[in-house]
Amino acid sequence: MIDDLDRQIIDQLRVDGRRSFGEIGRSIGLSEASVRARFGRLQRQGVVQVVGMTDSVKLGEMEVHLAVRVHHMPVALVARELSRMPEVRYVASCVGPYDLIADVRCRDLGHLAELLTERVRRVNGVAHAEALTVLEVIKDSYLWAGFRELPAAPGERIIPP
Amino acid sequence: MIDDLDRQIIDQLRVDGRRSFGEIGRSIGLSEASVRARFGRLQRQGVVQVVGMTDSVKLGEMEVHLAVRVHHMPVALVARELSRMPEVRYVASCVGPYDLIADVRCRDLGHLAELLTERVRRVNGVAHAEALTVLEVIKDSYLWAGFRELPAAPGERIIPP
DNA sequence: GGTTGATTCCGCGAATATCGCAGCCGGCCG
DNA sequence: CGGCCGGCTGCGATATTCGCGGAATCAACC
Repeated sequence: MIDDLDRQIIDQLRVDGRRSFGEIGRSIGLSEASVRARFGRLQRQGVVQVVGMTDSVKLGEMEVHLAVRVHHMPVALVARELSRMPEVRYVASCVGPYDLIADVRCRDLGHLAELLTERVRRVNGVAHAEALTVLEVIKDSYLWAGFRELPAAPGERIIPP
Repeated sequence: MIDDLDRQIIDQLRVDGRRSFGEIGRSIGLSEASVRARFGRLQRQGVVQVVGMTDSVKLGEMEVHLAVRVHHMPVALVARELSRMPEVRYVASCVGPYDLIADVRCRDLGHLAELLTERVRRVNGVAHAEALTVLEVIKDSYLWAGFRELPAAPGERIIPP
């Protein structure tokens, strides 16, 4: 289904999603057309997707990770409810000290407060929600092979003080 | 530092990271060269990054979220240490009941066990690491935080019940 | 007013990349 | 054997990227 060539293509796209198919093909011994065809197939299957990822802190947004405990209610239902909220970027059911994980992005503290107290904590079944507010993103890489040095790149200030 | 044009460029790249600069420029009234220059700047600043993202379930991997408490050691140092590990996909310092968050992807349970016991929990300063193993990803949206009203949500993957 | 420097934008030609298609090849099966 | 299928390649037409120089804008300053 997914062979080693596919994996090599994905590896390269993880490092740089805009790398040309020709260049990828040259480096793994495949023609541009083949790489293109394989990428198309992988994309159609939902295995890989090339997207722009942003650093929320540098954009002045708040990134908050929620760990949720669910009582007296199916976890899947609560998950579905949380998924409906546009600020919620990621929801997963888990095994561990919490039942659900949700990643959230908000404009500011007021927005976050409204979301948590007015909406998340009022969802039926949410017994407890632990919030971890992100101060700084040290690494955000989807590499599995792991080249690509740290994205830190301090030096250019983004958000005016 | 980041103006509305930048945001519009990022918006489009979030949906499709391979969209051509010319097409983006045409849709927001900017030349290809300007879009290219802006994207280059945003990328250098670490605001945005175009990468290939994979579906861990479809690849048969494990996804685990770690919440870490740090004692007797600067959080930044521990974060740097964790960032070095290729399995660690995401690291952020936090305010809340834990000091660090790390997202991890492993091939299988054995790989995860080795990572946690042999490497993560032996990092100097790691006092406690809570692990949440993902059972099912209910939502994983790469789209620009949805609270900025965007039409619909292409590029969003919501696993149906 | 004029000058300088910094920034941002555009247009342009050359080099590349993408796209669709026709054709080739090896495996597979009746 | 002969036909078929999936995957690969080569190729020409079109589109995109890239690096440049130059124009417009703005602010600071003499």
